[in-house]
Amino acid sequence: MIATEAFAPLIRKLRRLTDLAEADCHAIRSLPFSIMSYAPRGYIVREDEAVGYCRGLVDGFACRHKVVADGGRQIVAIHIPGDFVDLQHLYLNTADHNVVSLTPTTLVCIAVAPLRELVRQRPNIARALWRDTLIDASISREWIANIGRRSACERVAHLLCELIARCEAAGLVSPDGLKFPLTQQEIADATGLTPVYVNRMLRCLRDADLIVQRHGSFRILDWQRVRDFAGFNTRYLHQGV
Amino acid sequence: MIATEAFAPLIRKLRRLTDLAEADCHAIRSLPFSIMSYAPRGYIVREDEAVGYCRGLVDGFACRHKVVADGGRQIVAIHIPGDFVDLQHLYLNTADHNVVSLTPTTLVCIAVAPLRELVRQRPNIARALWRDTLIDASISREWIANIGRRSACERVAHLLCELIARCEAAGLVSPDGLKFPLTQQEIADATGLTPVYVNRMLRCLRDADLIVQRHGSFRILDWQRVRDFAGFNTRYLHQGV
DNA sequence: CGTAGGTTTGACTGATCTCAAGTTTGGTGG
DNA sequence: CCACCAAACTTGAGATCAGTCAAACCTACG
Repeated sequence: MIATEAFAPLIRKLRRLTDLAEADCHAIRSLPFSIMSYAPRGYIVREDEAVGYCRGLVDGFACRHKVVADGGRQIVAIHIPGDFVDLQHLYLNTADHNVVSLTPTTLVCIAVAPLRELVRQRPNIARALWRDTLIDASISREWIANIGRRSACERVAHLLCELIARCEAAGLVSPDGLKFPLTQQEIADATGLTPVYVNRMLRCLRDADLIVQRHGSFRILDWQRVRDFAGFNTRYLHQGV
Repeated sequence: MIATEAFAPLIRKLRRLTDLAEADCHAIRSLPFSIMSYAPRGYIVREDEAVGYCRGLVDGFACRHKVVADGGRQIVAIHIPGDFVDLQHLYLNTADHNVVSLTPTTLVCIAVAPLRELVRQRPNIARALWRDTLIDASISREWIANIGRRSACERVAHLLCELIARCEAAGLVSPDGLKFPLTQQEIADATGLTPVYVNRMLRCLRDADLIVQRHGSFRILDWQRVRDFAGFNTRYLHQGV
């Protein structure tokens, strides 16, 4: 895969976050990189591992998760093409959580050293990447509020709202809804619920005519109503510049 | 208040996170700043507000919180002296959550423009601050796992472990335990529980001889046992360099 | 056509919340 | 030093939300 292709989704996202000159984009494309592919449920990073790369998602979906003492799994973030899955390794050298592919994925892998050098040379890129990590953190905070303070049904609806809003911003939503292959188990792991209960909550959202599901794709029927129901507001995604 | 004093806690923390030359510290101390004081429960930042400063906590405790539709409040982070309470405003211009003092607090307030300039001039400072934001994000992820996947009692214990570990690293723990004036209401808001249930969980921790409470100070009797019980591991705090 | 993984449903259990009433604590003014 | 007050803490009883277990049912795919 050539650099233009490999970096395209990342650059597209960064340009949405800040002004990036063509020279900056060129500098990114000139980074040494490698391409990695994973089958679904492949471990991209394991907790406690020393990591000397940062990886960006070119294609497919991935998530970060933590495993607690009793074996329960909590997904702490979900990533779509254009997201970095572990930009934190730019300045943290051991992983504090796992990163796993949800679907077949392709990633660009950049070594930390040249990325640090790039960031030093080009303040605009530093700002773009830093901003990206800050938005990631903002999303984490919203997840804390979602899991801590909303009812099961609202939680599920909020997660779907967020994923659809992010996919839309990234230009990934087809007219017939979001093709997002999340199992109910994964929704449960992301919302702090059990799969059985997620199933009931999805039915409840369907019964209320808030969403439509068909073979792995969700569609929101009336944004305004779903947003109100879930208490969703795009503010925390900081999508504008 | 003079610069040396105002910046001391922040610099102490940053030096724990990375190597910082004396020249770097001096550059920080040369930043234009102002000092702000708040009574307990004073709003330092309000959600949706445009913010052109970053503030660091010199003295006292503060938290960040979000309010959900039904009026419920979720604390998404707790800050101790030496922490920045809103470093995200370096590159995000509107607040996505509130910041509130828990006790009487003193903050250093630095305008974004000179801070960006400093970060551009001094890569070591950029690294230190960036690392700080990354650790903040790591803590948020652990909170997601804590609230999403641990039982009420473990959650409370985990929160106490984290606060004690962080205060210890910052040199704030006196021999007779942590003087940390959190009300049960605040513990509830931070763990996604209700105050009544937090009360019962604290009793349960006391009955199990895991903690001792007296007038607003907590003490952990047997670290090993409490850590095991709460599933607490300092890894996510990235306290080493 | 068989299999595996994912989904759906029902009945039951248990953790956490709610409401409501005390009780303790710390601070303040007389 | 005491009386008082507000805020925080404590406890009990009952309600509810979400979890557990177990079985049946799809659906995609080899």
